[in-house]
Amino acid sequence: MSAPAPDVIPLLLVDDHPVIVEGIKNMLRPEEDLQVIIQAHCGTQALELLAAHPEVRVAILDLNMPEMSGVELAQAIRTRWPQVRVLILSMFHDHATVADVLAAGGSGYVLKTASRAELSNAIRRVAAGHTYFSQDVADTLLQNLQIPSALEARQKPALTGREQEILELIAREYSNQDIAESLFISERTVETHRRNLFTKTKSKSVVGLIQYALRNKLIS
Amino acid sequence: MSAPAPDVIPLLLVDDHPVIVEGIKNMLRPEEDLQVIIQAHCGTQALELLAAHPEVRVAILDLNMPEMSGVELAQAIRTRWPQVRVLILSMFHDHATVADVLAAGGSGYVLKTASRAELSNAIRRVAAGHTYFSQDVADTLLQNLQIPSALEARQKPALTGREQEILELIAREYSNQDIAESLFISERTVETHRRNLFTKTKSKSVVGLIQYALRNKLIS
DNA sequence: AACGGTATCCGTACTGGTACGGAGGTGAAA
DNA sequence: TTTCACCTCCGTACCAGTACGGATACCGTT
Repeated sequence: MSAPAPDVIPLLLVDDHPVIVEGIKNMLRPEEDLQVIIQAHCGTQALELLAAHPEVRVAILDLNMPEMSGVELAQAIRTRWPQVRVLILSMFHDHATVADVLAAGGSGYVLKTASRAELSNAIRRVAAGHTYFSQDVADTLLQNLQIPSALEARQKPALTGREQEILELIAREYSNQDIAESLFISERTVETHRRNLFTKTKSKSVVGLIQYALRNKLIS
Repeated sequence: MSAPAPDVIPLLLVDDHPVIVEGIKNMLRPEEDLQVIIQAHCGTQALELLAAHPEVRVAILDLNMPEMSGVELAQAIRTRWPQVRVLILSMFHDHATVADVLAAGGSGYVLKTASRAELSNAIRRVAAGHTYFSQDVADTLLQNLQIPSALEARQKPALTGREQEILELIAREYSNQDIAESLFISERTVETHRRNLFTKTKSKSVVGLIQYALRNKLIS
């Protein structure tokens, strides 16, 4: 087998529907720099073939497959061949799934309604180390990112300045004594602030306090 | 003043550069359903005018303004007029800023390089309660979302199953005793697991432990 | 002038977590 | 089989944090 030209992106295509595999191959045929060099109909087969063809740059995966889901497959690929970029090709896009794909190390998520231009653009971006998400996909994701932050902005029970200072130091694992010394106040005062923090954040212990603080981005 | 037709979206436009204000107005003139009914050159003025014109549906804000930043203004608007959607129009898009905009309750983020079609599309989407982010903006944001998750998958020092269980209960503010009872084990055992967790996460107290857990998405 | 909020301080009593240093049993891998 | 990782358990001692119930002082608003 001859080595692929350097400017060609070798692709792995995984989908359990032969029709779709053929469809995508046909779609990509005019794009000379994108070559599907292996295709598989399930995760196991994909992993086997990948072992024999590590030169693959981008793996295009269907999400809904029997036996092994696209997410699991993505995870497996990213673990064993970190240089292979994963592009998910799917029919639907709910928030949880897209988040899973991201967590599994996927670099892109394209809907099956995508045009030839969008698909090839996505492949090239992903191959170049960037990310690509179809407009709709990015939207659902960002929408779910935004709602909670918009809500929590409203109900913030406003810690006082001093309380925030104390909170920050607690978060840095300072003991009450440390805090007292740092701020030149008595340990009692620190304890009082601490108690007030618990009350205001309705938490029973530092545990809840830290969670509250992280959620509200009062600390990092 | 006559009430605007029901299918018209009344806009507020805020930018400290008159040239840009005019430019955008011109750009939107052909779009009959999008009408800039107020314009302001700073945040204070914007808030004053908004008080007199609460019918505004979408506020288009520049990000870099003297005296009050676009983010602060967005926050102020979302707090006082929650029904007004905020669309940020900006020259640049770094991750931190976009995240700030989201946190401030912004519904969209469009670059000033956007075409008439993109801008008006963005406004309509935002007015309809959706979100809109220019492709590039969404990309930077998502890229910063993805990288850490891909990295942390590698170096996870692997807490044992039991340790994870314990960790979850600690995070729920269970005391050692509570945990012992829940898992039908001795309090001593819980203490040991706890110690091992501290060691493994290199934290001195629950504080660090919880932060570790949240960061690594072991809990939430 | 009276009030509410914030920040500061104190003592006492108790409990829960922490440090330390042990030990035995299991199951899977070498 | 031996080794190792994991889960399990124990005691002792100590200290940090917690609950409670006070107190004073400053500041801005009413």
